[in-house]
Amino acid sequence: MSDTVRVFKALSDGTRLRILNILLAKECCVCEVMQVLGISQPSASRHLSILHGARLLKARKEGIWMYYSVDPEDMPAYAREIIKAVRLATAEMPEARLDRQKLRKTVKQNNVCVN
Amino acid sequence: MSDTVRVFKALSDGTRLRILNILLAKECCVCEVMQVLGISQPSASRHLSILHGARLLKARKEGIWMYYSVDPEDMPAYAREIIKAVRLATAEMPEARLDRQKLRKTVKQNNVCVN
DNA sequence: GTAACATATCAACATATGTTTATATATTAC
DNA sequence: GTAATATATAAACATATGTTGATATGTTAC
Repeated sequence: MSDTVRVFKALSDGTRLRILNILLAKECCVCEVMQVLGISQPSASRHLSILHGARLLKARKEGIWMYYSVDPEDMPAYAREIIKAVRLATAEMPEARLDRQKLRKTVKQNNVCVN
Repeated sequence: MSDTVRVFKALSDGTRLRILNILLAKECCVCEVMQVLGISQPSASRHLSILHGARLLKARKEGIWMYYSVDPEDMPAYAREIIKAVRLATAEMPEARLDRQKLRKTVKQNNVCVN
């Protein structure tokens, strides 16, 4: 499968667009993603790994936490255009808006992710 | 399914990226698409209908022929960014390059598509 | 009317994808 | 060492998607 097809496949899922939406706001660990989106841990982990496999995400380990983030600078030109498109598209999506709101309320208390 | 997901799904297939690539060069009828790409008629028709369903293509009937084309002006802003991305990505793809070459050689003789 | 060409659609099949549940691995605190 | 938390992976299942071959519809020329 070509890199380009892999990127489009990675984005052709509503859950993954929601994930990219919050990661465009800030770097998150898996437990933040699952809590903000209200999905199971294996589901969050799997979707993140698909986005990472398409090289749309950077991954960074810190202690127990795996942090994922979006870094357009580190992408080919066509992928940067696609990220622009995702920003424009998710800006209008009601569900994505709510996710961003919920993300602002999610914090770590005593080093444990809670809402 | 959201419009955005539908658009990314439409693009997450190698054959459909090749189709978009030649349609970005010029408006084509179904028989031109199938001949340039070397795919079956049902396959060309189906892929074109998926791209059209995602509103990435305009369709126009002229006699027996259905002509399909890309019109970025007639798309939401995020879709225009995606079209830019497709242009950048297919510019580098060897297969897409060959398709564009073959497209230039494909003409209608006596109103019949031939190579 | 028939013949030839263009297109769309359907049925059948194989493959791919997403979800759920359970399990394995890794890190930290004790 | 044990316990608690975070993450990844695998198995099982249902759904979605792409391909192929056959068929139906539509247009044009005769």
